[in-house]
Amino acid sequence: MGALKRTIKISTPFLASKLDYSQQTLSRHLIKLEEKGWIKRNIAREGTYLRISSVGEKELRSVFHGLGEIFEKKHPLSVIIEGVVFSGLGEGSYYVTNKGYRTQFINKLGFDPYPGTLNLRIENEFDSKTLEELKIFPGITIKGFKNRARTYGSVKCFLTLICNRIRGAVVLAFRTHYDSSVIEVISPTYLRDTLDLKDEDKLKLEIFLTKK
Amino acid sequence: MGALKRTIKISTPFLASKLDYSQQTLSRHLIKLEEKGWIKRNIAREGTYLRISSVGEKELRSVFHGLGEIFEKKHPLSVIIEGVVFSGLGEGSYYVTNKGYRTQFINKLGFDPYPGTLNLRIENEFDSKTLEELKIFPGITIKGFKNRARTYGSVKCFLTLICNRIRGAVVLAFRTHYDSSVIEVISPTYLRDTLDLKDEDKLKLEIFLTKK
DNA sequence: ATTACTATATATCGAGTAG
DNA sequence: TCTACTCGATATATAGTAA
Repeated sequence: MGALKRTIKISTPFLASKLDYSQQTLSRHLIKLEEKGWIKRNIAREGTYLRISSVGEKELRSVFHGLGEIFEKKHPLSVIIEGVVFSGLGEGSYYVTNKGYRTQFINKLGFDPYPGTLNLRIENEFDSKTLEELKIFPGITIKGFKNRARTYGSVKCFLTLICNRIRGAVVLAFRTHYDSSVIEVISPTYLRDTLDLKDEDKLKLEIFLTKK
Repeated sequence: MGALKRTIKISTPFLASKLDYSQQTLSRHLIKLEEKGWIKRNIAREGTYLRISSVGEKELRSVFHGLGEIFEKKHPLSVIIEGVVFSGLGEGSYYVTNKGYRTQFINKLGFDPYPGTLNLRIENEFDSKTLEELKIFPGITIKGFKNRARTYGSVKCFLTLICNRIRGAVVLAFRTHYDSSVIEVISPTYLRDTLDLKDEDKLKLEIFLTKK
């Protein structure tokens, strides 16, 4: 009603009728909005003057902005993938502890990974479809390199919340001899201990698509 | 979480933890959203699949659009002005019944006015300030004309809700010998009867700034 | 006329728990 | 595990009314 730009003169019965509330309820709401500092009121003899405060405007704009983000965003902030723990051949630790990769993990992921990876097998159609979609995103690139002995390929990582609790990352993928339905997880801690995991346990990953 | 664009796999404990609700409350909310048709769910053995429906998206977008309107709009949809009834010289009926004005009232305001105007005097500073701001807006122009006898000036109207109940319009202003703190109100009915008005009664006008 | 209190009705919450 | 029921606690609503 213009109260965002200027002070308006308004009564509780009138505003209540517009919003289909009782006068009492509306009065209570205005009191709470005033307590929160979202509106400013001046109750005078000739009527009540009201204006939405700058704090209130900020609050409204943040709702607006939040919704706008959702509509304009082409992809979600994170995806959920569930997998089943299995034992690999122990190659993971060979790669993770390699100095060429390790320094990049520390710099780009923000943690020094436990020397080993946790292997997850994707078992159902929905999750493997999600995994295929995940592979499209850029993620965090760990650059390849070579030393005298051999060449090490580039890998792509995504920061990940493991089992709703532990920070880590998924790595796609050191070993190409695994088919595309396998995820490798790294973390500062030894996940099999921290989360008390055994082979065939189900594990939930919340994989973040953006860098932050 | 992407449920606007694709089906996601999500559990009530997980979503509850994200939104800081209990699992039970979240479950109830999802049931209600489903009943409203705002989300579509598929509760399977391996998990719950959820997507926001097109109806739900429309609902979200309407909140977004509504807020956007408020921020982008340079002026409110309506202003409230209170005035005090007083008796004029009876000239109002002379103008309102004039064929040159009357046909335009019918065409542009959508009603055939009662042959007479109700005079309102603006008594306090806030309302006269609002009236001055009102005069800046284009409103609905009733074009002037001339016949053999004399010239009739253009006037500006705004559709108005009188006393929260009766549709009508304010007219600015037939007679320039009233100072700027007077409003004339027209309506299909005789307002002094319909609203049981006497001189010195206070009257509230909700004046719409846009044509619709 | 207002605004807003008190009292009571209604709605919503989460703990416990069944399926 | 999951979803969602019952139920007692808490929060929010309106009626009546004072200022």
